[in-house]
Amino acid sequence: MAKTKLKLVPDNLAHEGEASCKALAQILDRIGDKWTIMVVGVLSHGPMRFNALQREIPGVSHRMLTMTLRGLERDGLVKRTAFATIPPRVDYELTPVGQSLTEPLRALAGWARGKQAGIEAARAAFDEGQSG
Amino acid sequence: MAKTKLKLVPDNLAHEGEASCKALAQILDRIGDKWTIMVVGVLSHGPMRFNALQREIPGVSHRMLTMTLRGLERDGLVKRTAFATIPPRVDYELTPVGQSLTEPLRALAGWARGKQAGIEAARAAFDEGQSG
DNA sequence: CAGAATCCCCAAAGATACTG
DNA sequence: CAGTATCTTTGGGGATTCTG
Repeated sequence: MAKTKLKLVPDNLAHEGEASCKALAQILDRIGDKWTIMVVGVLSHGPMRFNALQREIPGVSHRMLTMTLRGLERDGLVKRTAFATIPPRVDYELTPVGQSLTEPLRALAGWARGKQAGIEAARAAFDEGQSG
Repeated sequence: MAKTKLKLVPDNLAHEGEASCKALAQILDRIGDKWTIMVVGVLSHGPMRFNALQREIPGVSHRMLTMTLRGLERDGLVKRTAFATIPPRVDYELTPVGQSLTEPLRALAGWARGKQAGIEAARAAFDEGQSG
């Protein structure tokens, strides 16, 4: 910020340091698995019980939901609240940090929506060129 | 957009439609793998040859780099240019669409950098509570 | 109802070797 | 130098069972 000179190239990852690249890789490692963003997406609606979550996320196994929630809880993105009732009841909700993640995620989702038609077209064209 | 009423809740994934969630899941499927963001990150510096890419990305195998580049090329995020020389030379570069992806990615990287200390602390605290 | 433990399978990805 | 094919290994993740 010492220079007042305008940048000549568009903002891109090149201007992020090594650390940002590492950080990005790590967060993608965390949320890039099969179920995490689904859980975050559903929990962004509000707190929810384990079984309700499982119903909301088609195809997730009991085991994988447990593991996904553990991972998110471990990183402080999700808060787990157990009620010592019978039968047991456990609520999961996003922490403020977890909530804050939804913002960059929305940016990414917006990009995806904007570009997906073009991407699908490119894909079709590419596949066409391969087989035809 | 028919209402002029201010929204009462923070922007989060809950307000994205089903389509956005799907789109987000798909883009994460594409970039959430082990090597894709590394390639995008390196290519955001400018065009680069295959071998140079491999040197820039520690640990990537010949095979995986090829497959990653194919996937990106297929989706129109990367442009491949082959020169019919001997020995052969192939340049890879981000397309405008590929470049545009770096913007939401930077947002995510920024989030990651901002939160990573807290996340690591949460993780340590969680692990402490488990074993100790 | 929620979670832990066990078993098992298959797809992702590394290593290697061959080709243009 | 770049790309493809084959073989092998690994671990992510599903199904199931048991417990509090």
